[in-house]
Formats: sequence, C-alpha cells, structure tokens
Amino acid sequence: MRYWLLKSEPAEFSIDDLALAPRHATAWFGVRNYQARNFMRDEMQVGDQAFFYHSSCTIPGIVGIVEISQSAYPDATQFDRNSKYFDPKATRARPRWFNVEVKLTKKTRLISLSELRAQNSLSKMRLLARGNRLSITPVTAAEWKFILQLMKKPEGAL
DNA sequence: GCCAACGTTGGC
DNA sequence: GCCAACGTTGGC
Repeated sequence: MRYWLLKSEPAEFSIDDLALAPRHATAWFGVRNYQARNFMRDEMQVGDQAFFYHSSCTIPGIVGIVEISQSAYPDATQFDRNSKYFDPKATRARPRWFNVEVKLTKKTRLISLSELRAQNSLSKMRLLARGNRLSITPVTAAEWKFILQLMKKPEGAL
C-alpha cells in the first residue's frame, strides 16, 4: 500500500465536484506528463491512499483524502477529438495516456501550502521540492502520518 | 500578469 | 544525441 498526492485545479475539478460525483468517484483523466502517467500505470494499486490537493487557486493546499478505487486503464479523452486532452498520436492499439479512478474518503480542513512548508518534518516532501511541477507525487508513510496528525489540529494562522 | 523551473519538440 | 526554442505549470 502506497501513498500519493494528486493535484487538481479546483476551477477544473474540485474536492466538492468529487463529493457530488456518482459514488463519490471519478476517473483521474487528463494527465499528460510521462512521469505522472508512469506512477498511475506502473505503481498505483487499488487501496492506495492519496491527498487531494487544490492548485492554481487562492489558497493552494490539501483539502481531502481519496483512495485509488480502480487501477490504470487507457484515458478515454486521448481519443476524443472534441476534448482538450485529445492526443493525435495516441491510438486504441497503442494508447499513450492512462488514468486510475479515485474515490473520496473524506474532505479535510485545508492544509495550505504555506502550512506544509512550515513543517520541518516535511522538508523533504516531493511536493515541496524546488521547481516541482508534477501533478502526481509519492508521499512517504512518515509524511502521510504526520499530515494526518496535522489535520487534527485547528486551522493555523499561516 | 509575471516568471522560474521544468518538459517537450524538432532540426541538425 | 544535442540543444535551442517553445510550451506549461503554478505560486506569487
């Protein structure tokens, strides 16, 4: 069982959108980065846990917990000419992009990026690494545990 | 809107 | 395979 962090722009798809989705589940489609794809295709397993992170918004940060509910299969939007995720180089025989499915476990209080950065225990977290832009990053068991504890504390002044 | 950092593309 | 040019991400 592994831990992850999944970024989404709330203007595109927010934690509330997930809460409103049928079965509180969705395909994590639209990932067009090879490293992130490889994490989904090669490493994610049903039952893995992930933080849901809001990016490119007023206060970026972790807003919930999800579980991987289905392992990777070809992302349908790569074949859809009307989708902004259409990839002319992808074919059904040789799909290029994959997605897992995630299911909402719970919404949490907002753990902002600045609050995460203020934690010495998280100084090595991949999300916080200089120049990191990956939309899917691994989270260590220690980091996961620490952030779960953080969530129990009241929302800080940061 | 700016811009640092990183990823991708394509000519050679 | 190199690398310049270009595109994207995402915090600020």
